[in-house]
Amino acid sequence: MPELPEVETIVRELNKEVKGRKILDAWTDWPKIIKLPAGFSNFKKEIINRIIKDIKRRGKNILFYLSDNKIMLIHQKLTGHLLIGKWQFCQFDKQKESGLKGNQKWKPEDKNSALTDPVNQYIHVMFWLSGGKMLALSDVRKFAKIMAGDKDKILNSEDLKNLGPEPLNSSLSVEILEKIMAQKFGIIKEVLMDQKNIAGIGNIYSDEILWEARINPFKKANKLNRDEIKRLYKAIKKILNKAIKYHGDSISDYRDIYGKEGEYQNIQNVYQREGEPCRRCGTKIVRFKNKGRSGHYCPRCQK
DNA sequence: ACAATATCCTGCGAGC
DNA sequence: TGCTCGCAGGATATTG
Repeated sequence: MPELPEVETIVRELNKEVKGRKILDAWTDWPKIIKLPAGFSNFKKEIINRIIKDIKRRGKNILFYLSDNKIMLIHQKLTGHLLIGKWQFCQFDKQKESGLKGNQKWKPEDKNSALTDPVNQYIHVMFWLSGGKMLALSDVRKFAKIMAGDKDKILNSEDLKNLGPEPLNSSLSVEILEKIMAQKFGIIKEVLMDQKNIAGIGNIYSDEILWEARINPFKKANKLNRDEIKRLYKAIKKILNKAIKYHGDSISDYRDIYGKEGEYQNIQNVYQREGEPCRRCGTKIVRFKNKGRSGHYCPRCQK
């Protein structure tokens, strides 16, 4: 489940691998992933024969800036993986090649290939690029989302327009954070994860940030005092920057575009550490449920 | 205005 | 062995 640090890692790698390349062709076996424009052939018209000028991140969204003022947006949601590789046929061709019928799905031998191999049974969208490269979207649960269109249209779409400030640049200051929190009645854990408030933070990093800031996840956002806001602000910057340094968190199924794991799972303080000792005070980490989401915290340091 | 719930999907592991 | 069930959780749509 990529959050800001994972998406940032992917975007940096994409800038090395696909910037300057032309999109030659695209393929899908699950057109529902494409939200805009309607119809895969229309989608292809927006991107084919256009050059990838730049790749940027906004929250958890990946933005491919294309020639002719077009943008392709990809959101990987829970299980989406962008994988880079050499030109290959898609798994549909593999299926034909091996003589399998429609209901017999071709599967690669390696069980891990959904996370690492640009040709596997979970690839639902593929892009053939100039220079013999291929970019594939693997997505077990088919939640990923892709949109393409005129730059202004995409930048003004609900998906981007409603996002809160980017936490790692100057668009988030202590004052802005204080303002955001002052008008939120929900618990801080939820408020942090709501993309309308701050962009890019999900379940893993909200847990980690609150532990770092020594704030109880159930505390109401508007009840945070000035000192807590400051700690929260520092923790957001520190944890997200550190996680980028560690190339993301692969406790679950996150991989980069080469299929490689991040390292942050090795230094996590609370997420999925239920029952293990808090690294600050030794108290057992507690797992809780809120609105069907799990969270983790230290009941002693996060009062 | 807000909160709780359902929806999209599939794999995995627990329990019977 | 094989089934059902709950869980995973990002974001949006819908109902209360």
